[in-house]
Amino acid sequence: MIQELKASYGHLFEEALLEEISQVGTFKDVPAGYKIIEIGNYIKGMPLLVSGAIKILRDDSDGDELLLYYLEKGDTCSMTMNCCMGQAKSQIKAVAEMDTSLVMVPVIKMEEWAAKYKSWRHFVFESYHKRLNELLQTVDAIAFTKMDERLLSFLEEKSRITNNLSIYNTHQEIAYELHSSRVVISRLLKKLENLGKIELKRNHIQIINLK
Amino acid sequence: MIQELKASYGHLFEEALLEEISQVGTFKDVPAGYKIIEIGNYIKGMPLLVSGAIKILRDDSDGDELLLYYLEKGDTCSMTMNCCMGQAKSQIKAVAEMDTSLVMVPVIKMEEWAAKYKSWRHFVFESYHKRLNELLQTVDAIAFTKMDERLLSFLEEKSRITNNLSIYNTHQEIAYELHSSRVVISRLLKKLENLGKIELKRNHIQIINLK
DNA sequence: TCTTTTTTGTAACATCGGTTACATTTAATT
DNA sequence: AATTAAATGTAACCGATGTTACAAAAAAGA
Repeated sequence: MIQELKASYGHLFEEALLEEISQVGTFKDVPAGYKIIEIGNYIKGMPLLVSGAIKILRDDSDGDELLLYYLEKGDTCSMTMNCCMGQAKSQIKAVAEMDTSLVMVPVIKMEEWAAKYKSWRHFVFESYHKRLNELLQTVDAIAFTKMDERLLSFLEEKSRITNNLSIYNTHQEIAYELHSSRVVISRLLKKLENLGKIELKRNHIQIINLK
Repeated sequence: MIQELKASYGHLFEEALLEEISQVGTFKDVPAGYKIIEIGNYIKGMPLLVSGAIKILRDDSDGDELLLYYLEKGDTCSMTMNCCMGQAKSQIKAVAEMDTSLVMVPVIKMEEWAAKYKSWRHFVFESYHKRLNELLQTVDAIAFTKMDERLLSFLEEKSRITNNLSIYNTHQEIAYELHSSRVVISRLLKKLENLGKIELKRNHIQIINLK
């Protein structure tokens, strides 16, 4: 485990901290689609992503859903840190976007290390920083841009995260993540196809040229 | 200054920290409407609110605007902390909602105190926590609710923050903060008046009963 | 008082996105 | 191969919100 940790976090943490993490952390592999956290869950550990990607979603009470952002290698979940500290319930849902490996660290360590390791403090602050900015971008997207632009960004980001020009999603799934309806997404995708930006197959969108 | 600090932060910080703050911090009074931070500003200090309220807004490149949340007594600006740490530019605009007093703390201290004072760590984490949740609520508002509901919430919150059942804003100003148009806001306000929830005057909305 | 500016009211219309309905295509299952 | 289920395509329609235009009211200024 110490090797995987070093590959992802070696440049961030000093030796002693890496050592501590490998002693108290538990390694975990989760398959694509695995629901890691649901809204309302109490959270016992803090996840450090080693490989793969996790999508963070907001749900409302009516079952509506909205993709907030992705976590990748070297990221952690600031929302989880929140919940940990305040013993509060999770405000978000986390789902593995692909097969993902992570190290779970007990909550207590988070506070302890903040006093002890400068690199840990930086990591935690940096995480909050990134997450706040990603949330701001999400706000921008839904407040200031139209669905066609949002769809384009979605395809770009998804392709980047999975490192694949083929996107394996149904229109319905995309509609959920963008908090829209299947018909609207099909309509806009068809427009993109007519513009030569993508090709539509069943369960599969082939990216040609998004620019 | 130490007295004002204690009134707002005495229950949060230990004596030694309060002492340090009062030594390195600078007290500042700003009038209602004062623009404290603009997007793109580099930030040199961290504000601790002593009294009054500050509204935090997101601007996009086309001059569109959106109210994110308010800061009150005992709050600090997590966004600012971000910028401080990363030497990055501000992503948000901060405007005094009313006459406001705050203590500005040099950036360097933030990191120093995080190692030294447990109460400071808690305060910083707690701030991030609150801000993340408020941003989530903003996301909920714009993603899941309609303008009439948002307007109602806006009036409620504004009234709460200012502790006043009279709201002194033009329809145009409200439209900016909700990222809508004046005509739409006038329309919806008129509906609320017809429902007996408010009374409309010039430059002034009188809250009767929002429930 | 007269004029100008600011704010508000309102109608008419456009547009985006959501809904309903149904056909068609493709894949999975028997 | 025949049947069923899932995914996609498309038309028609609706509602919320934004836009344009103009009038009326209120305040500010000359």
